[in-house]
Amino acid sequence: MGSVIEGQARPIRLADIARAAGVSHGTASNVFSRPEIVRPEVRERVKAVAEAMGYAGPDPKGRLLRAGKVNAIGVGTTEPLSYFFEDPFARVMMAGISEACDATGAGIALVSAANQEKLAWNIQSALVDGFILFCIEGGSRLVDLTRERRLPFVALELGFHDETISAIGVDNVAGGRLAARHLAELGHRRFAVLSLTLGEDRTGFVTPEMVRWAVYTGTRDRLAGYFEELSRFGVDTTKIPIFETENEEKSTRAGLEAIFAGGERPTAILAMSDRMAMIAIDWLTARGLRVPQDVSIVGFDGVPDGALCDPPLTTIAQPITEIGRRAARMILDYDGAVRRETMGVELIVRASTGPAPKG
Amino acid sequence: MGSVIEGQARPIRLADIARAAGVSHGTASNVFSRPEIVRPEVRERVKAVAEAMGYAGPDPKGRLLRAGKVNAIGVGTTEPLSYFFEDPFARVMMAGISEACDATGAGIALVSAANQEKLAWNIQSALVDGFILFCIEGGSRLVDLTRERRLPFVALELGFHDETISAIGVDNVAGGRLAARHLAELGHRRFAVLSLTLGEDRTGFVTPEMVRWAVYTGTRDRLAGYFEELSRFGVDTTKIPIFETENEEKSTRAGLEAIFAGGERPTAILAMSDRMAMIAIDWLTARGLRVPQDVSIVGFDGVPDGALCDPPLTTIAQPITEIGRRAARMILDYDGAVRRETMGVELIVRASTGPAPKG
DNA sequence: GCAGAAATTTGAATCGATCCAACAAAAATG
DNA sequence: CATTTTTGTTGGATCGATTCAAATTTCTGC
Repeated sequence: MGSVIEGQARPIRLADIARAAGVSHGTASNVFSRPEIVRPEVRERVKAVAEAMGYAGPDPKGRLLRAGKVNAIGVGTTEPLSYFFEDPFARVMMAGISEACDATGAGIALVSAANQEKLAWNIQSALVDGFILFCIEGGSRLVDLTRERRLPFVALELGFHDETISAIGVDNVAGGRLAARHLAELGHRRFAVLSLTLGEDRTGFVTPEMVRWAVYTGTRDRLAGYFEELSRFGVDTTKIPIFETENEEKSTRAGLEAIFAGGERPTAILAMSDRMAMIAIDWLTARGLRVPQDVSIVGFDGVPDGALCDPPLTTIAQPITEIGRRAARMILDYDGAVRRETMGVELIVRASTGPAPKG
Repeated sequence: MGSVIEGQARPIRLADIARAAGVSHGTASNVFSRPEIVRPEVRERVKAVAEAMGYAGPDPKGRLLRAGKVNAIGVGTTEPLSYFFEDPFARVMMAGISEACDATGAGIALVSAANQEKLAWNIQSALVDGFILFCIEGGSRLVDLTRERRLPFVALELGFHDETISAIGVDNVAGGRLAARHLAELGHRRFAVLSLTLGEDRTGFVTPEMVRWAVYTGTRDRLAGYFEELSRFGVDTTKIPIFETENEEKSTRAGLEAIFAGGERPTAILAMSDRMAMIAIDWLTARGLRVPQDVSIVGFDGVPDGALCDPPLTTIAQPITEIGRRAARMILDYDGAVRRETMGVELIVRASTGPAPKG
C-alpha cells in the first residue's frame, strides 16, 4: 500500500525515515549529525530503517540552507576553465590555494564562463563562501560582478586603483627594477619590452600617453620599474619600444615581428611574463638569433617551466605558491577587513641573459 | 525604530525587499528570476528598493533547495587537491572535463581530503550533481563513499571488476600488446616492467600469484597485454621482473635500483605511466646508460611532457582529453543508465626506443 | 516510592528562495 | 456595457534539513 503504480519514486527524505522509524525529525536529524546524544537503541533502529529504505544520508542542499557555510572557496576567472590546468602561472597559484584548502578541509569550486552573461550567472549562483579572482583580461568586470555577491573576495594582483577591495600581489616596481638593472649591468643599452595588457582588449605598440592611463596598474608599475632603473644607467627610455600582447602565442609573435622589423634591433628583451619570454626564445632561435649571445631575455613570474626550457630562463620570481596560500587563508579566515598585501620578488639568474654583444 | 542598537545586521532577504517595496514575495522573486513577466513599473520599483537596501540578489543557497540542481560536477580523488594541478595526466584529463563543462556552463568542484574521515565528510557534503572519480590509489574506498551519495558518478579507468558502476577507460590489454610488440620487433628480448599498483599500498617486486589477485584490473590487463605479446615472440615471460611502484619519484627509483641490481640487465623497460618512464630516463642517464642505445623505454598515457623530455618518449597514448570530455558528458547527460566505455590507444614512436644493443 | 536531576525526545520555527493555483485588474471583443 | 481574454499579482505550499525551548522519560539518592 502507500505508494501506488508510480514508477519513478522520488528520493527519500529524512522526514520519511523519521516517520518509518517512529521518531521525530529532530531525533532523526540527530542520529546523523550528533549521534552521541541519541540513545543507542533508538540510534540503531533509525539507522537500520535508513539503510533498509536506501536513504542516502542528509542532503547537503537542505543542510546548507540552515548551516549557512558551504565550506568551499570559489576561484573565478574570465578565461575558460581549462586555464586553471594549462597555464603554468595559474597552476602554481592553484597549488598554493589547494594547500591552504587541504589544510582546513575546504573544497575548491572553479567558476568561469565563455560569455559575459553566463559568467554573471555563474558568479551569482556559485555555492561558495568567498572568491579568489584571477584578474587578468577583463578583470574589472569580474570584480564588479563579484562585489555584488557581497561575499568576501580577494583579487590576485593588485591590478586596481581601488583600495576598497582586498588584493594580494607583488612589488611590481621593484621587480621591474631588478630585471632592468641586471640587463644594464651586463652592458645592454638597446631594449624592447613585451608588455602585458594596460587596458582592455588591445595589442600593439604603446605610447607613454597610454601608459599614464593604464587600467592595470600592475603592468604600469613594472614598466615604471624598468624605466626608472634604465634611466639611472643613462638609457633614453623614450626610445624603447613597448609592445602590448595578450600573453599568448599569436600576439607575442606579432610583437616580436614588429620589434625586430625596425632598424635598431634590441640586444635585450624585458618580458612581463615567463610565458612571453619563452615564446620569445623560441621565436628568436627559429630566426637564427642566439639567446643569450645575440639577445638576452628576462622573464617575470618564475614558473617552473622557465627552469626547464632551453636556455633556462632568467626571471623575476614571484612567490606564487605563497600568494595562493595567503589568498585562500584570507577567505577562510575572513574577518570583515580589507587586506592588501604586497609580496617581494627575486631575480633568478639563469642562462637566458648574458653580456651585451660587442658593437 | 525597528532595528535597535544592534551592531551586526543580518543579511537582507528577498522577503525584506518584498515588504519594503510593498509587493508579495512571489512578485519580488519574479523580479529577479523572470523579470519579463512583471510590470515594468513594479519591476523598477522593486529593483530600486533592492539597490537601496543593498540586497545581494537571490541567495543561491535558497534557490538551490527548490531547484534541486547545483549545476556543478564534482571531481574526487584521494590525493591532495594539488594533484589536479600538478600531475600531468590529471591535468590533461581535467582540461577535457573543463571543456565539456564550459560548453554547458557547468562548474567544477574539486573534492579531496587528507584523511579518511574528512574525505567521507567532503564527499557526503559536496554540492554537486554527480561525481567523476580519479580511481588511483585507494580508489575502492572512494567508490564506496560516493556510491552512498546515490548521485550519478563515473570512475575513470575501469579499474574494477564491478560492472554495476559507470566507468570509462582504455583498452589496457591492447595498449600492453602495442608496447610489447614495438620493443620485440626492435629485437629486444630482455625486459623489465615498472608497474602501477595492483592492490593497495605496497611497492616491490610482484609475483604471478599477486597478479592473479590484483584489485586493479587495469594494471593487470596491461601486464597481460605485455606478456601475451612477448610470448608470441618467444620471450620467457616468467623471468621478467615486475616492480610495483606508487607512480612517483621515490618508489620508481627504488624499483630501478632493484631491477638493475640483478645480473641479467634488461635492454628494454615497459613503464605503465609516462611519469615513471621519464623518471627512468633520468635515472638511467644519470648512471651513464644511454637511452635508447643501451636501454629502450616505452611509457603509457601520452602526456604532453613526454614529447618534450630528452629523449622524447615513445609511449602508448590514451585519448585523455576525450576521456575527460566523455566522463563529464556522462554526468551532465545522466539518464540513469550504467555506461562502461573503452577507448582505443595508440602507439606513438619517438626517440626513447631503438634497436636492441648487439650481444 | 518519590522528589529532583539528568538524559532524551519532541515539534514548531527557521534557513531563503521558487512554484503555482487562484484571484484581480486591465484590455480586447461582441 | 457585459463578457471573454490577457496580463499581473498574491500568498500558501514546498524544497530538506537543523535548532532549540519545552515536554517527557529515565536515573539517583534517600
